[in-house]
Amino acid sequence: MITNHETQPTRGVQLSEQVARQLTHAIHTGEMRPGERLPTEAALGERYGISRSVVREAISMLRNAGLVTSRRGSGSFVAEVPTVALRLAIPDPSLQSVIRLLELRRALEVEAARLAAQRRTPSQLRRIRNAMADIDEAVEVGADGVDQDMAFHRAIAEASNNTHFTAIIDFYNRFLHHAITVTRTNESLRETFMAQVIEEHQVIVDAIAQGDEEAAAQAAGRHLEHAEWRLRQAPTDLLERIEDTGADTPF
Amino acid sequence: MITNHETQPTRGVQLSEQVARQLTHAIHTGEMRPGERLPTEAALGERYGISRSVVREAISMLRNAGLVTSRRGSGSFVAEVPTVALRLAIPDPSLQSVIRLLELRRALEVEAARLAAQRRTPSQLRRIRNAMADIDEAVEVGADGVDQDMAFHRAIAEASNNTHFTAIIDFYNRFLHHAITVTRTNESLRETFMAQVIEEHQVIVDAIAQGDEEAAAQAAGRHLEHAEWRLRQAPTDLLERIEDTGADTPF
DNA sequence: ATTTATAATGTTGTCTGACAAATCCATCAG
DNA sequence: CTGATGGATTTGTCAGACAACATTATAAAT
Repeated sequence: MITNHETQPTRGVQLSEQVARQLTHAIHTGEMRPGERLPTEAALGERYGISRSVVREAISMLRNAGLVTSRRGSGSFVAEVPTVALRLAIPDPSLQSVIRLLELRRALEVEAARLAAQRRTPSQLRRIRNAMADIDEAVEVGADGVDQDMAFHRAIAEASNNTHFTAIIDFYNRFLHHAITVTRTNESLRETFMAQVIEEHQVIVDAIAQGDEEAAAQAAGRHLEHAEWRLRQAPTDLLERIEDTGADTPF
Repeated sequence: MITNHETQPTRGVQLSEQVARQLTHAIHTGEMRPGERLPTEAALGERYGISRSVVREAISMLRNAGLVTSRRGSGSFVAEVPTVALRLAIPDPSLQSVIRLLELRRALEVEAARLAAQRRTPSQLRRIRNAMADIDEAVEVGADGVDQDMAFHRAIAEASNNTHFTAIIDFYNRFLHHAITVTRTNESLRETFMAQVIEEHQVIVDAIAQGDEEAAAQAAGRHLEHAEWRLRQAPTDLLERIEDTGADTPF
């Protein structure tokens, strides 16, 4: 019983998808503003001449896409910061694949360092230095310092004042965590490696502190090059399946 | 009537989400392999002691996350290339925001050009040159050549042989399309701009052809710098809302 | 026996109706 | 004016049915 009282979704594909498209369009064009409540499921069903199930499926899609949030008893609302989903293949844990990730990371972090040198605020610089100190501390205690290392690089990304960098770096770092841990649990090489890492970090921070864009970019580039080299020294059989943290789902 | 015959989702949050979590976990750990068919909705409902509606919502989430695909009459199948969804804020169309995108693009394309120079295959180089020729052709006909321009940059990204670059560049290019179009519809500046662009492209391609990594990276960097400059010359009031192509939804 | 139609079965998509759980709102008591 | 209370609203879940499509088994025909 598809009567299409108001608008007629192009026939053919899934009804829920067609409705989801229309609602998405309304949100993207600003026809429905962030925070605004959308019509009730019953009302939407009435408007499009479809059942509530289909409406729910459509809204479910929007929810999964981060466009709306639903509260039981209250309604569904356009998200404050509408998002779109970038679907990316899950990197497999092979050495080859991790190196591809490092290449991406190099691209991002070189530029992030450059921008950070250009426009870091004093407080951002302070946070970078604190993160660097945290690494030293962790290493002295005997920890691997991987988390601190990532926090350090994240602080630089933040100082770029460009959210795109932080978003993507955050995303991929989840998959690099394991690989980096492996290189640092290699007992024989660990001490020399960490000394190198700390020294390379220092060069980057100095350049950022002095506002020397080119030096910062080059230092970051060298750091990532060396990171790849260090990774290749690690016994590859340690690079096994990426552990499932359960936190990498979009829910 | 929640009996949880096999596994008991931790009670509290949405049922569908809990089920989605479990299924996601099964897929990520490889317990269910790509291409494999998952149990029918009825069977899943039976297993978890929930109704079919909830199962459908859960599967809808997985579908939206790109983890499974469903075929009516056949079943739902684990996707061949499991993905995770990176949810990103939709860039607004302000000049400031577009420039942030260009910064990201510079990071990616500089490195992509470097890698392309390092390992492009002959056929990839051919495709890059064809794309460059397409731009010339479009310009001669009087078109803006934006699509061809993007195809050109995409060809370079492909030649990097690193899928991460192509995926991210593809994603963001949707939002840059409009901005670039604007700079090229500026009648007074168009001819000189296009001449510049074509010349800059030529330098990049030459470097890639000769396998000169450093030159390719520098040429790409300069190209993007100049792109930002050209954008700033365009009347900012033309930068209005990003047109909704309908193709930027994750459906 | 092999191939081609046909029927039977299984599965997802949609419809309908109902109730539970959470929220919102108006009314009323103090 | 404040706070409690009850009813109305709205999403979440359940249940059962049919439609649309796919797959498989069966029968027919050459």
